[in-house]
Amino acid sequence: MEMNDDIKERLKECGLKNTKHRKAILDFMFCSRVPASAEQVYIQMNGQGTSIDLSTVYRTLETLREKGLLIKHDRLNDTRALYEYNRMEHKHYLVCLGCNKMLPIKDCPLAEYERALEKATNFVIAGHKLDIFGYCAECQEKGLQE
Amino acid sequence: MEMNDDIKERLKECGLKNTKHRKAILDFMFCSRVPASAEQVYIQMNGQGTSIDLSTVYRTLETLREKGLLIKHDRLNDTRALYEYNRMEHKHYLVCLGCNKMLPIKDCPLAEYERALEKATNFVIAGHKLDIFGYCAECQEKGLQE
DNA sequence: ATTGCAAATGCAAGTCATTTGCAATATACA
DNA sequence: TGTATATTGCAAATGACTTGCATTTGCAAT
Repeated sequence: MEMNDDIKERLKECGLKNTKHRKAILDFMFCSRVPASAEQVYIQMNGQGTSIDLSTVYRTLETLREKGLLIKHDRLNDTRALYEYNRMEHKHYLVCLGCNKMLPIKDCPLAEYERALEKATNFVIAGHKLDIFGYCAECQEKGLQE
Repeated sequence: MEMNDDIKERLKECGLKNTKHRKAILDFMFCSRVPASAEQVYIQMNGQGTSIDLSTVYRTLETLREKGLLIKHDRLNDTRALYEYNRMEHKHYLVCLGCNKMLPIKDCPLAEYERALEKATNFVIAGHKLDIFGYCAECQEKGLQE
């Protein structure tokens, strides 16, 4: 498969051994359109026949993050971190306060604002982090928005 | 003291008993110009002669947050949460990556953007968190922006 | 001032996500 | 194929916080 070869190649580039666990996790992360927790990855792996220990999942996610293949989100609300395949895109997230689901948002309303801010403050701006919180449609139905 | 009476009044308004622990913690938070962790509060209390258990610190901070007297920051980098006296201001921070200085920014460029986002996503938006990173004038001079 | 009782506290034990030590195993490359 | 080294599973540890429960305290009604 093309994607698998690509994944394999990316591991090699990073100086990582191509193990079935790593390949399976990176594959899954690549295909997942929303960030996933270590436990979700663990359940997915064991569900799809790739037997793996939870600690290995944690170690693998961290290794892949170190190499820049994944992005780690330390959640502000929930207690557990989420990981996501790094597609090298600048984006923000709409975070549901009910179920902690993260919805990536592609467009960014801040580019012009940053330029104005640079002039006003003498900072050289290197980047920003924006999370928007709210309640998704399902949680609104469940009455979770209190 | 005026401030103490004010603090006492605020506790009463919230239906909270005026205990020496709560008063001491709220006092400290009011005076502190930077957010503090539970452990920092614990050390401060016991250092100033207000003997208190760590679990009580946690419970107190959470109670005060529930009542809106404090703001909780789940820091992105550190593992522990920080609390800060709620002065009822919406603000963002320009954070210097060289010296960690935080410059508060009063204006917020996101109100209109949020309204558009609500329509586009069916989320009910409750708030947002924006930090902008860069290098301040002094750190630029020091060549710290790598 | 005294009392009654819910709220607040201390202490110890419990959670829960994540990390780590170590022995067993798998991989890359000679 | 052999072997040095990276990776894994398992169990135990960590660290920030939370909770159960018996005791104490604040405060409102006597």
